[in-house]
Amino acid sequence: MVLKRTSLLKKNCCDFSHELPDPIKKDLDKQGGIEGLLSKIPDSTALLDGSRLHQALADPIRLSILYALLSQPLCVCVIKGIVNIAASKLSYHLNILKEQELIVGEQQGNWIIYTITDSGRKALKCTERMGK
Amino acid sequence: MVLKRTSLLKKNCCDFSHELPDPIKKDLDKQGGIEGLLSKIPDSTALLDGSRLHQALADPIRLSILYALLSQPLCVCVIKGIVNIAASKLSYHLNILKEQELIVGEQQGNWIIYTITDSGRKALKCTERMGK
DNA sequence: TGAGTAATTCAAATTAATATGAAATAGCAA
DNA sequence: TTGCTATTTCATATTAATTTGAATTACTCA
Repeated sequence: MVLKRTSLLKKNCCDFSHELPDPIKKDLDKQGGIEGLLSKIPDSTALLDGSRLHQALADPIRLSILYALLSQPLCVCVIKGIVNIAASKLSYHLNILKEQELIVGEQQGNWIIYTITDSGRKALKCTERMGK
Repeated sequence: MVLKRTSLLKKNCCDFSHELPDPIKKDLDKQGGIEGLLSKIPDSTALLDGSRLHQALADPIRLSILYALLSQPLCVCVIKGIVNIAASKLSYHLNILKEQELIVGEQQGNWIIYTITDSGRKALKCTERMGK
């Protein structure tokens, strides 16, 4: 019984020993099999961090905010004039950019001035480089 | 009546003439005002393209697929063994990567072999660069 | 203090992304 | 043809992201 279950598992899940395209199989052996490949993939924390960063950049409104701040620091009311959306909506998007440290906000009297960070600049460069 | 509405609009929406932080106002003038800033922001098509690319990368499963393919081309069944998810779910994610041309798939006999593209490699490099 | 402006927060509604399992397609080999 | 494996597609369910407008906070100035 136990033996049967084991062989079943193999067949269903990860039995690559029998049939695999030949070149794939050879390369895979060179890499140290599945284990070898797995060892080259960043750990789940790094993957999650990376995906969250991309998620923050995955919106045209947020990208345009970053581009605006690339020219100069701006208070919220001017950004609002540029992207032309409701204040609360803008706050939502600013917050997402802030969480990923792509921008920072500093209160100055009645206003909050947002500035793009080095990460933010890097992110925009990458966005452009990737696009080609 | 009409005049009243106009001044109301100004007050609510975009009247930056009276009160703005001084340094912001000066910089803004140098840039050519709101118009000047707007002209430096990519058009909405470019923003949308950029955001879609980031969206495709905004998932740890998809990132790990890309990293696996960075080592070598792989058939779906091996990728499945690596990321350890249901076949239909994997198909869904492969399709998103394919749509953004981060990977390509080629049928070879019974299998479909996925390969990372130059865009895919570039995207991973950017992901790492941004992370620091 | 109170009024006014700037910006954020909150809860609810809407929309989009992801996950799931069953059914379908495509190729291969007997 | 039939059966088998690999992969995708489809409909549906679930979860997550975004939007909306009202209420709130924070600051300034008289």
